[in-house]
Amino acid sequence: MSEEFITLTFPDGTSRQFPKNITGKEVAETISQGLARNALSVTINGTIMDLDQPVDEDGKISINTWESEDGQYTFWHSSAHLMAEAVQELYPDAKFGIGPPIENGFYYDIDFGNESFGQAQLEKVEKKIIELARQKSTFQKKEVTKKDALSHYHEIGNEYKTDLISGLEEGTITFYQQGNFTDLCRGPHLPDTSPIKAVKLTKLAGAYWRGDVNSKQLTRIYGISFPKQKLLDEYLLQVEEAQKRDHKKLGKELGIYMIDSMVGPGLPLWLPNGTLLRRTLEQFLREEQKQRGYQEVITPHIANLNLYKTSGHYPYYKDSQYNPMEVDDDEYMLKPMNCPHHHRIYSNELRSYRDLPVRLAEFGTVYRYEQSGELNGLSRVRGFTQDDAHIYCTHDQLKGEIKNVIELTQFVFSTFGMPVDIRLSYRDENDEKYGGDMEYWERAQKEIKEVADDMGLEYKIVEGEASFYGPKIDFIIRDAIGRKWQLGTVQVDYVMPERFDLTYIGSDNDKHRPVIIHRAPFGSMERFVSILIEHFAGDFPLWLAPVQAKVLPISDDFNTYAEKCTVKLKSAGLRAETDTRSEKIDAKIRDAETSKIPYMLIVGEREREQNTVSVRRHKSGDIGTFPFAEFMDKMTKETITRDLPPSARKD
RNA sequence: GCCAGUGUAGCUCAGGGGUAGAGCAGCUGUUUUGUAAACAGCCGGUCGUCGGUUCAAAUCCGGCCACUGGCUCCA
Repeated sequence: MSEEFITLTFPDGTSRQFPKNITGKEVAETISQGLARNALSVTINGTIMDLDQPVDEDGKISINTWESEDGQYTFWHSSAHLMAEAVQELYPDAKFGIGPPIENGFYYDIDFGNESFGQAQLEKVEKKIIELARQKSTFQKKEVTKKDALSHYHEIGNEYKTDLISGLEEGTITFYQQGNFTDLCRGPHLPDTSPIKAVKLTKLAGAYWRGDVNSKQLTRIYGISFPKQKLLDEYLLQVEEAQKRDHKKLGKELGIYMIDSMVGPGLPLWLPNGTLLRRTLEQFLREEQKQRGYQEVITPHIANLNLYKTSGHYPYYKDSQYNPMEVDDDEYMLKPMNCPHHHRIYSNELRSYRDLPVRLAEFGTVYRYEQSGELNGLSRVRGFTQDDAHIYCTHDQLKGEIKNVIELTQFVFSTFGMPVDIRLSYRDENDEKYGGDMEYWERAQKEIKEVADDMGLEYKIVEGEASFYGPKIDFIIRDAIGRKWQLGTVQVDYVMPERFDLTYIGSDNDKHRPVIIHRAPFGSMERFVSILIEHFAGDFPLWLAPVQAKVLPISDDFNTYAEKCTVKLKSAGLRAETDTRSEKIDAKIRDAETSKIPYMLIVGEREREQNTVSVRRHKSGDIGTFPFAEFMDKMTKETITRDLPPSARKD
């Protein structure tokens, strides 16, 4: 390496030499004026930096524009500062907490003291932001000592910043200033405020300082900003589109479920259509599990508190369980999980190594006390049904069983056309909440990883995400509009066998401890159905649609033929209805379309004469006339093969 | 639980100190229809709930309940 020159490698793989301490801006200028104009920041060896920061080492460089993630990050980071400046102008007494960029925009946590801050105030701040952005204030970096930084914030009485600075290491601390606003900040920032052309403050929320319930609650203002008004409009449109898929809206329209205040918040009632959908899903999984050697069991909804004391759940999760009730001289509790019941079933007989693995499955309904503010349609409820199963096996069988479970889970999600990301959740070594022997943990974590490697899976390891009794494999699925959901988990458990004194007789005629795998591909039926609704936007695959076909007679004269078709469809196991209302065919079609019925079978003179049906597919329109028997076969086949609807197919 | 917002007919929503309106849905009748809304009439609400202010409250104020978006939490 030369004293005066450094070598920088661009994203396309080309390398060039530059004078040492050249800035990102200058590098951009050597490529094109346009790039230099659009540059927001620069990423050197993975670290995002200001454009005017000198580069003094060899490495990978990318010039960040709005098109790159790092560029957006910089853009939103600066937008957060700009919003803070606007707030400061309007509320000089406001104290600022933290204000980072996030996945879609940015937020800032602000203490407004006793002043109330609501929707009306947001608009004023929005206007102010644009006004300030137009002043084209530069973001200037300042370096100060920790001592000076602390005394600055002591002086203006901002306990949040002093709290933050106290946590920083000794040495230089950086501040950024734009206009009249100075903020403790690591950076980087835009050169100036002018690229920020469109801003929308989207949400107001209470947020505890440092996420601690015992700390003061600050007002969090969420926003998003763009370099063009058009991009903001597009974003807002996209948000609107996502809202159209909202399972709470579609769940109501399609008659899937209801929440009734007299029954209680978070306790969904499954309506006929929803029940059909759920039972179909359950049947699907039940059949798969039967093939894979699971045995189904049923356990009651309450149990003696001692059961959960034995399992260790009770003290850990006391706050999220319903209070125990007194029954005779004992205490009973609504069951918050199924596992202890299954463990007792395992213990019911003496198990030989020849019996293992024992795989006990149950669609088990559990009750958990979720905080009221957390309840959300079907996706977060207080009573829900897990597609639970527990596999009791020997240590030697563990890896094979994990593999089977992963295969089952992958099969399930591929059926719905949902891509899956895999995450291995390990314990955090410094946390004491985890139960059991360290040695077991190490072993389980190692074995999970080995299986994942053997199967050639791509995965991410996350520490501190394990459950209290063992490491997990989490499946994170992506739905049709790219949102991520954590669904099924697979957990290895060396703790419960000890607590419940589970044993089997080995080939050596001695007692041994089995290992348990907990798993639930859907997670909960409620949550999974909510995700399915949003994934398909209510346009379900034929096999899941509550009503698969509606027979629409052109006029009353053809009601008899229509009814005959419906009866035949039903006897073939298909779900069909006839629309005999005295309406025009257009109206019948429209109603069927808005109810998202996959097939509309239109029958009139021609069809009756030739024993055919004229078929219209939801969202696709007329697909032609078929002999009735042939079309019935087509529907049956599509149901059995679980085809995705045309709207969800990738090809 | 906390912060912000919302609550008017089955649904979507307008109105707003003098006691309530539309469209759709539903019902009845007419219409008998060929690929996304036939026509007419009728029915339908203690304006979430309880309390306060007022001659008068759905409207203003407060408590509560529910819902929405966040925060915290999530076996």
